Amino acid sequence: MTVDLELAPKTKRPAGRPCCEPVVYPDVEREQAQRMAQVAKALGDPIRLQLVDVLRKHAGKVCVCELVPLFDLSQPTVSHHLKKLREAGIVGSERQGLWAYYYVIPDSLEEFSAWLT
Amino acid sequence: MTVDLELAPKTKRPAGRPCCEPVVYPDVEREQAQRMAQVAKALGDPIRLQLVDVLRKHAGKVCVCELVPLFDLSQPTVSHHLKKLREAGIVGSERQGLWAYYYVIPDSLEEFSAWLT
DNA sequence: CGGCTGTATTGACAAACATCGATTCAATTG
DNA sequence: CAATTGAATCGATGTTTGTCAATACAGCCG
Repeated sequence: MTVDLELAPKTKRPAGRPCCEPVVYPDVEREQAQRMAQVAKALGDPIRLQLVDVLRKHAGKVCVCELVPLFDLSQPTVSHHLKKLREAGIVGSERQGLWAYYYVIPDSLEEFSAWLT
Repeated sequence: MTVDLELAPKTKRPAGRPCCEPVVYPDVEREQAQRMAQVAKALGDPIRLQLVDVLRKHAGKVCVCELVPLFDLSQPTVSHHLKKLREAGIVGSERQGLWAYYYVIPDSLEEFSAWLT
């Protein structure tokens, strides 16, 4: 449960009278919204959503070389999307020699998922 | 459950040998990803996420005149965000005289929410 | 009708984004 | 060491986005 915002009554008011006094929006809610919006934004591209989908279907880590041929995109572009997901805290990566392996960070989606439900 | 993508084994391969053969990505999954990414994109802005949050906390419809003062934004900008949410199918609107009332469309978030869980 | 009022649209603009080709970088192999 | 290879970064380009001021639009009231 978050802070409950009491809004003015939704009854019809006569025109000429101001609609409602300004309401201060709590900052707590705003910070949470920024965190969740960052996650949502990262998922707001079909490619990235599919990347997360594939990574989630595999319990372990997945090599970038397996991800690239799944899409009709250049390798740098896929790398770019993975970076975006990393910056949003949704995935992590690990290098092993020449290969890079990506995985979903377990609880990264939890706050957003809980809010959405 | 969606189509299961069998990826190549994640074992180390000797360099000089190709990493993995190209895999065709099923179109069904792609269309679902596009739908869900559209929803995620619409929620990928703190203002819009807060708008949806406020609308969801109110079972009924909420007047735009009550939404505008919640944010430090001009009225046209709030109107723009509401339009984006409408285009994503997340909210609906209804006019009553001078006032416009917005509400969350009940099942619009369900597919995305289910995938995320 | 004429003026006011809540909302939506338009136009403009800077910032962010998706994409690619070319390049760089690091590690492995011969 | 030299060549190769998988991944990341860079530079460029065209598109989308968030925002506001100004304007348009539609309904209400005197």
